[in-house]
This record gives sequence, structure tokens and C-alpha cells, in this order.
Amino acid sequence: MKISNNIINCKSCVYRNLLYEMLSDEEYGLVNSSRREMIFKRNELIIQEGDEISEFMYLRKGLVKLYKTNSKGKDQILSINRPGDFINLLSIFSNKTQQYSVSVLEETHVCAVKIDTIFDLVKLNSEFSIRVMNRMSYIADEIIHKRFEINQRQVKGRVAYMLRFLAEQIYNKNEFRMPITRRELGELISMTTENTIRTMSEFRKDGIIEMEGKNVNIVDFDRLKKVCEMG
Amino acid sequence: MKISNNIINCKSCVYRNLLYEMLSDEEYGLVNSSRREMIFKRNELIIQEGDEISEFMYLRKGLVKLYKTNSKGKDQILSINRPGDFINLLSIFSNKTQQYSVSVLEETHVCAVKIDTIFDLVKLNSEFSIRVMNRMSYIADEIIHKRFEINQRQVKGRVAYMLRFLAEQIYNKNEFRMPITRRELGELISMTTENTIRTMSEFRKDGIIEMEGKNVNIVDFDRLKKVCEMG
DNA sequence: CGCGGCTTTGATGTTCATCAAGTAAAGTGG
DNA sequence: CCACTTTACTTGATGAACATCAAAGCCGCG
Repeated sequence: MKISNNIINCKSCVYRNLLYEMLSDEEYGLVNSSRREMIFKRNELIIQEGDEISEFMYLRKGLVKLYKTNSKGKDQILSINRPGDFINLLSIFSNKTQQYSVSVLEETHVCAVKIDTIFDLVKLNSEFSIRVMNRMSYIADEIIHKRFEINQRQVKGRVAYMLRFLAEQIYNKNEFRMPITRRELGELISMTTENTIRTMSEFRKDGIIEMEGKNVNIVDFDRLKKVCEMG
Repeated sequence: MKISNNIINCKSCVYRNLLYEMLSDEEYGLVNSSRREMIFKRNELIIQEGDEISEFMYLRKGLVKLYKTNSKGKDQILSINRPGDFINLLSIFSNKTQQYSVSVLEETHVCAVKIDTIFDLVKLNSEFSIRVMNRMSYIADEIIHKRFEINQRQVKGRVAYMLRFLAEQIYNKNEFRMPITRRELGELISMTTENTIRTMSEFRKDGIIEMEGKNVNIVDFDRLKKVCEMG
């Protein structure tokens, strides 16, 4: 991780609209003065489960995974998040410690604002409160919904679901470079690395995808959809 | 469902402390004037997934299940909730429609407050906002945490986990009447009814529990714990 | 260039879902 | 309130789905 020297003007930041647009200049000054900006490289840890929560963090750019480690040392990935997802928002208001770890899949720019500043803003500006609640609600619903979808499928359906997710929601393309290893893909859909790979190989043999290392091209999207919907 | 005639004085309500304690008398009057109270019997539906959200609802008394129905008509239970858990809180601030269904396991008293009143209160009272966020955060974390714990276990561990949950968190006793059917227990831990029953029968044969119909008595709690922790 | 982590495939066994079939309990309508 | 119908509960047999173990090639990085 390195502290960003080249601090980007917040006026041009997408979050100015998403979260801060209703703040007065004075209120926004509070954010800015308690804000720091960081850049993380792939595999770096942004948040460690169990750490004390002192800042509210959000992604300006990049891709991260949100996960928990169980007592046997195995990780379970809860979600993959992009800018707009407030990565520690869920725990911030009920816990003193982080409930999930967050690490970096693709180079990520993070803004961190002192948690006390967020509380101050909630007190000062009710529109801001509503926005925060809206984002919390949205993230919680999304995580729960995704786990629900994954849970009711078996292996083929799960892999298909995640490939669709990556193509449709992350990259908006049928061809992309997988941001996660096969093991991580397994951790995301609750199956072993071997079966994850086997299933992807099967999709390739069936002509649903092309695949070379981390590069994936979904050549028969309709059939992928069908597998995803069937099971 | 019937509308409660015998409206209980809110001053004596546990939620006066949990959620409303910082409201002024005037603010509290807003709640009261837009509030209605209902009583539901077992198996009645309080909230239907997809319905429009017009009220914020919370349990005064009782036990409910929160669930989603998949495209094949199968239910998956997300959580079992008691008073203090705000049953549609999670979706309220990001969705126009309910994301989960809620139905009754044990006779339940519900208070419903118009959603607009909640928004008004958020605007009027920032302490109230913080409380709402705290509860949202807590519920989301709890649902996600439970699914995480269930997911990493296999059948025996899952059943053991749920029996512990019922004994420790719902009834505070080793002997209780199961509030859910075997099928519902299966829906809660993502396994078939048959295997759920088989596993419970096994626990009985092994002398971990006694069981007669819906009545369960955990006679060897240490061993149940061990099964729960092992797998 | 060598070491560790990632990827891949095959063989094997375990876990679990499904099907079947019967008993028990609970709800429903005359 | 009893006959009837439906839903819940239970056990066994079977096979499918999946985890585990093993072995080997590959890739990237210090």
C-alpha cells in the first residue's frame, strides 16, 4: 500500500454524486480534512477481519474481494466488489471490529474517512443519513441475494452464474481476464478448486467458453444462460 | 391476522428502549399516530416477497422465519427472528418492494409504522438514525455470519449448529419444542428433509438428544458442541 | 533456475439427494 | 365430532454429485 500523493480533486469523484452530493461546502470540508487516499496492489490486504474499525472506506477504482476465514484456515469469499460498494459499511454501525477481510484483486484506490466524521455528518445532514442507509441496505440485500442464488445451484450452475456475473456486471464484455484464481472462484461458490476447474474444462469442451489461462471468452452465451438457469 | 384492539401502551414496550428512547414526546407522537398493531397466528404470512413496502415492521412478541422462494418453488430460510429483530429493515431503504417473505412460527405481535414516518424521524432526530443504522448493520452481519457458519459444515455439523442455536439463542434451555418442521429445518440449513431427519435420528441413537415429535431434549450438550465444531 | 503456488486430469470413495413406501399427526368439511 | 384428506415424519435402498488423494506440467518471481 502507498499513500497517494496525487490526491484527486473530489469535485470530479463519482462519490461526490453517489454519497456526498447533498453536503454543504462546509460539511464537505469535514470529509476532506479527515480523508486519506491510498493505493493498493493485487493481493494486498486492505482490511483484516478483527481489526478495529476507525475509518469508513470506499473504492474509487479497482476490484476487491470480501471474505472470511474459518477456524480451519479456509477462506470463504462473500462477494466481489467494485467502486460504489462501500466495503466496510455493513459492520461500521454495529461493531467495533471488522467482520470481514478485504483484499485486492485489481489495483485499487481507496478513500478512507475517519469514522467519527461520518457520525458527525449523520448528525448534521439527514439526507446524508438516508443515503448511507440506502447503500447499507443495498449491499446487504445484494450479498444475501447472491448467496441465495449460489446455494440453490449445483456446480455447473454455480460456475455459470459466476461467469455471467463477471461478464455482465464486472466487465460488460463476453471476453475478459479472470480477476481471481480458480481456487478463489471455488471459495466464492463453495466448492473445491478441482471441481471448479473440471467444470470450466467441461464448458470449454462443450463449446460454451474459450479459455487460455486466465483469459476467458464466452462464445455461447445463450447456452451459458441455460446452464445457469437450469441448475 | 387480526388487528389488535387491546393496544399496549408503548411506554412499557421494549422498543421504547431499543429504538425510540431518544425521541422527544412530540416525535414519539408521530410514531404512535401512524402505528398499527397486529396479531398473527402460526403459518400466517406477515410479508410477501415482492409486495410494496409501505410500513416498517417489528416484532413485539413471537417468532418468525424470513425466507425466499426460488424459481422452482422451493423455499430457502434465511433466518429465524425474535423480537428486537426488525424484520423488513434491511430492504426498507434501498427497495420499493420486499426482498424476503416473513411468516409466523409462533404467535406473533407486530407493530407497523408508516415508512414515511420513519423517514421523517430520520430527518428530525440523528440519534434515531444512528440507532436504525446500528440495527440494520447488526441484522445484516448476523444473517451473513450464520450463512457462513452453515455453509462450511456438512450435514451433522449443520444440524448440531441449529440445535445449539435454538437451545442457546432462542429458548435458553436444553429442552424445547421445535418451532419449525423437519422440512423447514432442512430449508434453513440447505439440505433435504430426509437427511435432516436421518441426522436427528442418529443423534438420538448416539444419545446426544432425546426426541419425541417436536419435543427435543439435548442430553449431551458437550458432544453436540463437539459435532458442531468438528464438521 | 529452482521453488512455490496455480492449473489440470484421473482414480477412488464418501456424502448426500432422490425415489419409494409406510406410519403418524394435523387440519378440514360435513 | 368424526371421517377424510392432506401434510409431516420416518426408514431403507440406490445412484448421482462431489470431495479427496495423487501426480504431473506450467507459470511467475526472486
